[in-house]
Amino acid sequence: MAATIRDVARRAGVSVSTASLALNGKPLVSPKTRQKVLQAARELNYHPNAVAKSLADGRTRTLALFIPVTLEHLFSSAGFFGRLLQGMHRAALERGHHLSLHIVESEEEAAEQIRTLLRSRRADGLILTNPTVDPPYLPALKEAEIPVVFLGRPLGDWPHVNPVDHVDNDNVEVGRLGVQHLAEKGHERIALLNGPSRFTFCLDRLEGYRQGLRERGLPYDEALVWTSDMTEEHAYTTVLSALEGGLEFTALLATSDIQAVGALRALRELGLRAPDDVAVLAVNNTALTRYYVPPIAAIDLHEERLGYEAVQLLLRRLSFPDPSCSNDPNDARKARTGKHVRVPCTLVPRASCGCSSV
Amino acid sequence: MAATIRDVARRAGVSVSTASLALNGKPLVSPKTRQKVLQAARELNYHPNAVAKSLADGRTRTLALFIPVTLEHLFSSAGFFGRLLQGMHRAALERGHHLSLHIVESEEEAAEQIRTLLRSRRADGLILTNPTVDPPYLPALKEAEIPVVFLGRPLGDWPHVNPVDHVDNDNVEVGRLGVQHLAEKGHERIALLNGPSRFTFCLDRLEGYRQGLRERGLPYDEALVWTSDMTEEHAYTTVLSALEGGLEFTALLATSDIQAVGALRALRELGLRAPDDVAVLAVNNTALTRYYVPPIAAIDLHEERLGYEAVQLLLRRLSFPDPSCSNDPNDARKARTGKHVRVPCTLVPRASCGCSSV
DNA sequence: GCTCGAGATCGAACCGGTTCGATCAAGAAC
DNA sequence: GTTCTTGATCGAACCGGTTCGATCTCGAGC
Repeated sequence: MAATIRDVARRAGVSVSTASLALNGKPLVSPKTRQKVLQAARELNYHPNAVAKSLADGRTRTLALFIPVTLEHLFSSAGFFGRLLQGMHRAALERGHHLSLHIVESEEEAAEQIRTLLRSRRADGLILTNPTVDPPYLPALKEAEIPVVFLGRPLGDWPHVNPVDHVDNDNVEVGRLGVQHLAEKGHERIALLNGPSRFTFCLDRLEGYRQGLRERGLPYDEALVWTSDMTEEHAYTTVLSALEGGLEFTALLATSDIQAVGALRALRELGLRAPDDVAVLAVNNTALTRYYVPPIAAIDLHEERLGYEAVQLLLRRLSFPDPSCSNDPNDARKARTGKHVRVPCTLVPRASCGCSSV
Repeated sequence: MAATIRDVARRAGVSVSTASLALNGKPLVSPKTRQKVLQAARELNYHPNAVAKSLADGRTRTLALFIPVTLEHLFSSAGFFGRLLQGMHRAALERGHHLSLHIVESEEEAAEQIRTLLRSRRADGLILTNPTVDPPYLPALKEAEIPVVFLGRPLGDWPHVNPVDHVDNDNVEVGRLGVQHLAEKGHERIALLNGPSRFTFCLDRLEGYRQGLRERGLPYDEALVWTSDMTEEHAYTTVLSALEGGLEFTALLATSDIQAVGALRALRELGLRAPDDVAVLAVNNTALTRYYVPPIAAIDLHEERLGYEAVQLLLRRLSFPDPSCSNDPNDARKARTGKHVRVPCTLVPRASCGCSSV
């Protein structure tokens, strides 16, 4: 069996409490005693039991990550998901924390799992991806008063969960950047293939799209804004039917890699080629955009960074526990306003927008 | 604060031990008492603390999953990774277990993390992906004597870790199936673009490839077997240089989606088209193969099932603890021979092999 | 030489469950 | 009526840490 702290104490000839203090680097032990204890620990190959530690100090050092499968694009977008997790894991590891993974079919299932997770107190904090308006897990969060970080901007005021921290890209900037790039290449009729408006990133990108047009002095034409699910098939049919009337346009900004692929299929079927007839720019720089024929220009969202920042934010919140109990008005104010981290985006030009032959 | 079992006991007017028995459905309590306890628990909104439970019974109900980032293809293969996790999570959830995720840069880092994880006793079992020959984490596993399941066939006898359970596809069959399909369409000169031989699935697929040829009475030509890293770039250069000599062949089996894409780029550059000049078949049915132009026929490995079975296997092993301590020779034998689950594969025909226009 | 205080050490309680051996009550057997 | 058995219940110990308040030691100050 593995050595316990009592074994170490016995061997070092000190009490258990002294051994604990020494092992944790607390200042109250004499150097001599500390050495004895550390030596004994080494000899016994002692390593503290994480579960016992958690029970004693009430911290599991575990962060729970919830991902709804319904976010198809997260899963189908090649590599996106993996890079996200990679960043999260790195941040957690740096601070001695662990990631527990929860993949749910729906937000209802998320609510269910969050509830049982919190009741059994298996996590110190939660990371939730792409919340919709008033998601069903809100009461569970409220009940447990556990720190939460959202990946993506939550919509509305969320009076129950307080404060609301979140990490995302500046999606207005994503839309703006896309339009700017295409406009710079001389395009004046730029279509937007957007996703469902229940996703705040879609709302924001639309806003950025309009802003970009405005800055360029280009008119906003509603007929050029199409909405499809974040699947290849639906993007394909959406673009096909949008173009039935014979619209005039020379550039297309798609809000995901997968939708860009669907759009390209539709264009191809109508005899239109990228970039010659239509310049195409996607959001999400993945294997799909990189290896497509032609390679699809894409806005990189830096998923690894996104995940990293989300965990960092959560850990920071965990270091300032009980914000509502704080008496310092300064602390309270800080705590009350949710923190927000913005991760920059980068445009990767490729053949599909006429930028490069690569 | 949340109610504890002592609160429940007090309210129900019974002892803590009786409350525990009642709550866990143990047979020794009278129906009357059980009702009282359950009622009290309901009224207090009692939910047992998972950490305390773990400390008491020594089971964390956590399974740790290790994924080396170096398995580029897992990450770049669109969706593969997500589906794998999905299956694992489903199996774990069904049995009240949790998944903790560990993404490592190398097997050395894996060894390091496994060691600290096991020392702090944070997991009951491990899932390791694609072990190489004699990986550096072997001593750590041996030291802890913790149940392990491998995703992919481990190479060699692994005298230290006993028994070795693993889950994988029948990769010999994968190779065989690929060749058979292409041969059925009349191809006689079938090239194989394989991955590095440190991966056992590559060894097995090569074996299957040879077997398939043999069954069809086709000669094995070493010049038609190429090896590249599992990246698009390396696959591309490998195929380019392989074809410098002007080889004769009409079909190509690639051992990953990403390599198929690289191969197609090389072929295109040499003026060869799929499927007209060369029929192409890939392993890994992902967004990349599905949405490529032309769509790439692919062998689906059923990742979701792979993940599901891996967790199931691990949980089964956890139900028969201490196999080496068992005195029943029958048990011992069962325990000593590692269990092995094979997940079937399915061929999805698409345009690239000349099967379908979709 | 005695007092005082700071620093080191210790014992015990605690975190929230499970489990084992002892006790107790009730019904069966004689 | 006494003894034996069986099932229900209980108290206490345990899992392996942390932490708090009490005690002990020793040197400084008077």
